[in-house]
Amino acid sequence: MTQMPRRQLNRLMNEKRILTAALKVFSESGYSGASMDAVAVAAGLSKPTLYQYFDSKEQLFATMMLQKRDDMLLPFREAGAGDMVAQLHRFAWAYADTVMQPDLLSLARLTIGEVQRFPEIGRAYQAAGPDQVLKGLMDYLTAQRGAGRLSFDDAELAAEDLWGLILSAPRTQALYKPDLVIPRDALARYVHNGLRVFLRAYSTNPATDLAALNGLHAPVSQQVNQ
Amino acid sequence: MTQMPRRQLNRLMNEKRILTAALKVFSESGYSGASMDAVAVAAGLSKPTLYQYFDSKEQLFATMMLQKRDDMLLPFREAGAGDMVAQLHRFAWAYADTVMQPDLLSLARLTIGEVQRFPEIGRAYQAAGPDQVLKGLMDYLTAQRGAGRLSFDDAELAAEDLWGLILSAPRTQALYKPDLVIPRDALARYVHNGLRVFLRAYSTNPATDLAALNGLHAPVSQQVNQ
Amino acid sequence: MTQMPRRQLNRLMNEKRILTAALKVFSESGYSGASMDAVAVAAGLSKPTLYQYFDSKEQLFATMMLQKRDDMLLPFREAGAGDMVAQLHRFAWAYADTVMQPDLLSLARLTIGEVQRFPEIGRAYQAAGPDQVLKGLMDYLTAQRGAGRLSFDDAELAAEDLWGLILSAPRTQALYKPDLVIPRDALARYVHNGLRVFLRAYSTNPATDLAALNGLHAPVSQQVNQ
Amino acid sequence: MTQMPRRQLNRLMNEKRILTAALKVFSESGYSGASMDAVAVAAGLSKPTLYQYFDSKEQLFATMMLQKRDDMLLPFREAGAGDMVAQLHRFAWAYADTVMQPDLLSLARLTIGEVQRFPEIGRAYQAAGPDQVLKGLMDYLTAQRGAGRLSFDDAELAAEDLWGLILSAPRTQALYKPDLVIPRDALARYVHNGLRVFLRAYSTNPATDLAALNGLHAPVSQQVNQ
DNA sequence: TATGAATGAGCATTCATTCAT
DNA sequence: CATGAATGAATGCTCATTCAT
Repeated sequence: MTQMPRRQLNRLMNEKRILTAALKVFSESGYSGASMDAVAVAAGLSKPTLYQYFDSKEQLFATMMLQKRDDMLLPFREAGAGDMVAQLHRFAWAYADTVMQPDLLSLARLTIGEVQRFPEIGRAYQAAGPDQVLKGLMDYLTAQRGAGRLSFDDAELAAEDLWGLILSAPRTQALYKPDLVIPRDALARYVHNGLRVFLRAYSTNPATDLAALNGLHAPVSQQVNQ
Repeated sequence: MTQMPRRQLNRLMNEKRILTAALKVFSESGYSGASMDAVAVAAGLSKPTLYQYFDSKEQLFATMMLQKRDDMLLPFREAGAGDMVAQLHRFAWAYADTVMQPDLLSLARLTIGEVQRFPEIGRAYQAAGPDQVLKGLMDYLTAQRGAGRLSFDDAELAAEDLWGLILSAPRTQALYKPDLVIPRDALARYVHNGLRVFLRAYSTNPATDLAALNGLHAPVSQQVNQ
Repeated sequence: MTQMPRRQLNRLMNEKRILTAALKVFSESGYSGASMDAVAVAAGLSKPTLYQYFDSKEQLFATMMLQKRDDMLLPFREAGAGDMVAQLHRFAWAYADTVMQPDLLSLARLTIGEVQRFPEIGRAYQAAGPDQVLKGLMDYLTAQRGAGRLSFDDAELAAEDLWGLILSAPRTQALYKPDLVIPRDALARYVHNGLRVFLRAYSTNPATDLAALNGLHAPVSQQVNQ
Repeated sequence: MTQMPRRQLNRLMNEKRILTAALKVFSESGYSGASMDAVAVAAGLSKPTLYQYFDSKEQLFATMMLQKRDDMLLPFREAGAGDMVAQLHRFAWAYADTVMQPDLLSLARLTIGEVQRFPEIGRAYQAAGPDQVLKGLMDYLTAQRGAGRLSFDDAELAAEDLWGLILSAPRTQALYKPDLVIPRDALARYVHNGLRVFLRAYSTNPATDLAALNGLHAPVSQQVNQ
């Protein structure tokens, strides 16, 4: 690894501290309700220093939203081996673990709450998160259909169904109840049920696949945040 | 109808105008970003007048959120005749028409965006909207299971699946894209697909039910708002 | 007595109620701190009605100050019979009873507190109250000097000494402690001491006069206010 | 003297300027009538800067009242040599010079005018000013009585008499007439007369003491303020 | 005559942003 | 590079005053 000059390293660390502080403060108070003072305090810096890293409140907000989103979506790049049911199962959990991270939920609330004022951020969120995942999933499902294991007409609908079956309920709940911590087995209930319904509706071999599903268990939590 | 005294009528009209203006302004700017000046202007009144109707910004916000939510959920009280598939179809459309109203989407964005600062409002929203609907749906599905038309173990999961299959995708999209107007046939695609998957997974007589479903068409839009 | 038309009588009563309410409210909050709303409420009237009696806040204030002052100084027109010591004693108590009325103290606080903004009212207060009393007292003391019972060079100083000896201490205290109720025997201590010192310093026959003073007692309280 | 860092010095100067401006503005308009804008302008600062020094209007008011009172009472710490008459004479002038300072009169008017809303400030004023002086004077008079030079029963009354004889009249006048400047020889008239009456009433050797008094003259004004 | 309702102007307080050190 | 200090421009809320009924 190349050694980095002290200065630059310090700069990077400050920037990171600011972005983390910004997520916290903006999440708690919304864009307008948050004050640059509060961000500065949370980051342990003075306000003018803050302004040396980010030109304005708006810029800080936008940068933070994009950066944090990337940070949090980073670990979500699964592929993995095994048969289809195992792969779907692994995918479902990776998705659930990502989407239900408290910080990502905060980010989602912020994005939704400010989307009218910052439509760009909403679009960017969609493009980088859901749209990517959806596309990957569509490709995968299409491949499985090609292999004769699934049956559907509209790959997009199928992919959306999978995600809706698995996460729509717990995520909607979590969005509206910020303190709520959904325990892992409650999540397992949703994941398992979602896969079951999906397979029953789409599998060309439901009996076998459902049996396979029953042998699978929730992976150990792979929280990555922080 | 008894004639109402001019004064009182005027008061009521002003109140309504303020609440409508408040939804608009708060939706555009969030709680903190919205100014009472802006609300007053949007309502066509002066600020002191505004304060004669509502004691504070916070009170106006809370009142508006509850009131508007009730207004918008009001029309959503369907039951209806016909066989199960027709009833589910009618229910799905009633739900979709309600949930996809632009104003209710704005309200939802607001609620989600401010839920950290106003947890009470988030709870109230859940209790009055989704929770009610879910309960009604569970009862209905359970009755159908009793009649031998559906098969499932967990009524709650079944109800959540139905809603997730039908509306999760378009609503999530709409939340993140405020300008997006989802055309009626796009919505129909989701509704139809959702019902299809649901029936395939849960019906005791999928072939017949799916055939019945194909004969049904989207009702005329029953927008009620304003 | 001539009968007064109902209308006019009502007007008078309202005016009086307003003035009383005004004294109360202005005393509690000062000129600027008092709101016309508060006066209207305290008077049991609506604000527009208030404005039919007084053109502006300033006018109400000025009118109230002058009127109330006259009301409260009214009873203070003693002369009375008896020898000099008895007359001074009676005068001292009349003065004390007037000056220590809670309402007059409130009025005095108001006058002093607002005198920079309303110098006219300060002047009017002095002219109608202290100056009158001082002049009467000077005349009386001068007459007694003519009769050989007192001895002094400067009648004004003598009169001021009398008032200072009797009331300076309790009145100063009362001005600074609005809740303080000075009990009658505490007042008696000041009155008695003041007269004693005055006679010792000014009487041509101190021994006799001091003896006479000792035989006198505080009159029954003659509170008149309301 | 150690050099003080520029920053800290500036802070102190600003604070002082604000307090002086505050006395001026509050005196002119009372607590409620005074605006923070006016204070800021009078201090030559912007409003937000003002708020960096004082958290609120109320806090500024309280701080200013206490601080200014201390500033102005500071020089009033006389003891002095000479015989009793000379000491009393010196005391009387020290008192008069203190109490008749225009700024202290303004402060007194403010205190009296706002005492109903800020009773604490009235109490603090009494405790730090009059009460201290009274106590010192009582001790002194008691000592003189012990030395056989004065005769009285109640030291408190004697002390109050002295103050009442000397300053009650001019101070009362000054409170009600803010523009009035009492010339030094008018003050001398009161001081001299007050001492004369006091000695005639309380001295065990009035003839000698009054003769001594006649040999004394008003000291050069010792205005200290600012 | 009396009043509910309305408003222009003002006030305490805060905030994003910029200097001077 | 970092920071204490400074400010123009809001913002929530109130008040003296005026209409319309």
